[in-house]
Amino acid sequence: MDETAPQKGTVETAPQKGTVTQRAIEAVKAMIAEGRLEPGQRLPTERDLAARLGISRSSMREAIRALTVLGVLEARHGSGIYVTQLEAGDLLETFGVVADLSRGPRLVELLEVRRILESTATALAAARITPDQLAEVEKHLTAMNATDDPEEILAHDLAFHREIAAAAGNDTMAAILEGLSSRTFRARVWRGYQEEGAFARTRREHAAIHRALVAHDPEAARAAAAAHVGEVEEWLRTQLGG
Amino acid sequence: MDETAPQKGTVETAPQKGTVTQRAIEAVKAMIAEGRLEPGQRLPTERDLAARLGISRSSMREAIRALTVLGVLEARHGSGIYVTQLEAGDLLETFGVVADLSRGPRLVELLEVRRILESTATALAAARITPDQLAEVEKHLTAMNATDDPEEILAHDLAFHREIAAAAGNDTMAAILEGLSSRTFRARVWRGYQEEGAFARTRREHAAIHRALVAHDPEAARAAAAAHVGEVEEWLRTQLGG
DNA sequence: CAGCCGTAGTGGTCTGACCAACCTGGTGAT
DNA sequence: ATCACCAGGTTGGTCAGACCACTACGGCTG
Repeated sequence: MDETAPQKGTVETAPQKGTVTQRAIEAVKAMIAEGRLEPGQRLPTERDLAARLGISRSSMREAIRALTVLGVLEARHGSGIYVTQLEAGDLLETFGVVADLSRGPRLVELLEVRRILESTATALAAARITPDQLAEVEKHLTAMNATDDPEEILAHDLAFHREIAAAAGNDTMAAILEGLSSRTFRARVWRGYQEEGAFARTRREHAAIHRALVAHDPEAARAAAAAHVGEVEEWLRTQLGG
Repeated sequence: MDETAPQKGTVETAPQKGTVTQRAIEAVKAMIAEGRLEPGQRLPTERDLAARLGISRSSMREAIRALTVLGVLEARHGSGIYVTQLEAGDLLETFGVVADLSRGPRLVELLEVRRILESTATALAAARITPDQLAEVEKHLTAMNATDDPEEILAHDLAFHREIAAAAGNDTMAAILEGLSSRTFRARVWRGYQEEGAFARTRREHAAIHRALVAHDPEAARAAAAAHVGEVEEWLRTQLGG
């Protein structure tokens, strides 16, 4: 009657594969993918889940933590664990990590991706932007040109592009661009770029983008945005390759 | 000399902010971002790190697990914890999760992003592809047309596009596209799409892409790729909106 | 009826133990 | 001298149980 033997006990749980925690992660992901867990819904207790999967609470917590960082789950102290809304913003938040930890040639690649997406997003925005959205864009444009504080300029610059991306109507694309322009990422690149007195050029490029948006001219918007990002891209390329 | 007191011992560690684990995650990320940890380098022991940050091993493990899932760290049982190469593929693996957990309108948005990136990547590939790479592409193209097994077709289809993305010369873009075409993602969409006898059309579109690559014609390649993805995109759109 | 407060429930953290895989270095046979 | 083997230490993986911190719910009080 000694069931202490290293046998597989847990009913019909999947066979051993990788670490226990990994299995737990897959299990929860599967529950969500199969619709057994809806966005916003509350999960069972950590203790419950652990027992249900036949693992310890520690291991289950690691799985939950991982899914939390991925933006799939959200743990509220004292209340419970919930599935996020699984919107683009939730899941793509981790995209910023890529930008933060990339260096050298990879930064150029990221800027290339951003140029492609940003130019398309700006073109779409030119066609679809509403007066309200346009006003919001202009707000940041003027604010950006009215101050000398680099921090503030950067903030408004980010907001400027964010509003445009939002106006493009594709939340997923906007979320990706958000990650590609994460605060730390731009701060690192911008620092050097702006030190070369690129403020005037940046201002001119922003004006061109704005003009295209007002004119609802997608092609002009695409070109202006591509040139804008391309300038930084080229500068960075020379900084590296010599 | 009794440092056993429950005091903040660790030199000048940041004050309390969020959960302990979260702080640990940030600490490791910072170490990497600041270059104190190089790609491929081995980290101190779990026990060491925990002691160094003044937290328990459990909490430190959660942090490590989270960074492992993000593709930043890699734990080798019995050996130690290492920083990954921090290449595009490592960090963007989590992108697949987004595709796996997205449904409804978000799937269309993802396909739209893919269309934008894939068309550009194919255009770049047309300009740069080498004979060797082209041969590889053709291998999968013919293999795809030579079988009836949907599983095999899907596998070669994925490889077909993967080779093209690789030929574009931007690893980051290739990694993102890889995530956007993850196995489970395409399986879900394809199932329905191909049931409508879209095989012939798909074959024709692949042929067009191949022709453009052979001719080193970027514009034709861009158009062909955009149309290819756009077809699926349109079909999915009608499936949802009615 | 409104507001306070206590208590049960839940996530957050810690401790300490043991298991399993890896790696190093020594030992012995060839 | 060389190489195969194996024994022990190091390190990640897992487990168990305890306590703390916060939330939410419901009864009690004014």
